[in-house]
Amino acid sequence: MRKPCCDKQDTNKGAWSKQEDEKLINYIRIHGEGCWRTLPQAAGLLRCGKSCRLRWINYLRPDLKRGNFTEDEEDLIIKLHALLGNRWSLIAGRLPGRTDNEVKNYWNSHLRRKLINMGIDPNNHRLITHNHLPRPHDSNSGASIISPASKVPVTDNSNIHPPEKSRGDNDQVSDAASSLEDHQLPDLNLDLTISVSASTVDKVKDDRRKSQKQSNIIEDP
DNA sequence: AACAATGTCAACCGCATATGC
DNA sequence: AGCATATGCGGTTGACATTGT
Repeated sequence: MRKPCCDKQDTNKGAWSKQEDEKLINYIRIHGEGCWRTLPQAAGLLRCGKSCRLRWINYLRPDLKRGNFTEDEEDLIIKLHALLGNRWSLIAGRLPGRTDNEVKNYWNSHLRRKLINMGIDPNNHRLITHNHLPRPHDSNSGASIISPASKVPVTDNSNIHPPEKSRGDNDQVSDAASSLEDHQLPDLNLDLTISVSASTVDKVKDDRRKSQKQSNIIEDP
């Protein structure tokens, strides 16, 4: 049995106080990132290492770009999601100053709905067929039509891929990407070269290759 | 003004993967 | 090679804010 990442009895939970933030910032300023397990004690924080890491990465890092997402960023997230699926850290890696948590939250609260309103299934970026469209008076139509990404997508081929939860495999990626390959959307410009640098596109392609390779290894050991 | 419904986002949890021994 | 531990990731939760009735 795995040991818990920290002694839960002695750790604070919930929102961070200003003092805690300052302690964490000061410690990392002096000692740098890393060694999250020992950091809380060294920094005098009653938090677990994971919590410190999350706080730093998602909120305290000096290079974070806070505030609203620009249209370009929105566009890029949608395109990258079509390519990569729910791999938020990879997507965030292409958006300077944005974190995976931020991108994920923004996707779930804004972009998913935006795509649904455009008649696009946010899970696979296909056009929602007529019988899948939300009913006008259905109050939580979004949730009822589109299942969360981790669950079985409500698509015609949903029974082909079992709702297997395994990291490193490529269900989301291959599903979303393959669906795009044979089902181009007229209003979803997937030419990443327009708003994304060539190196970024190369990196995305490279990641996809790696993912493909990895899933092949898993499927065919 | 009061309450309910809904939206947003920071933080937590559990698992997978990476790394070191 | 196999185990133990640390780190990273994605899904989910819950508190707070906002909007509607």
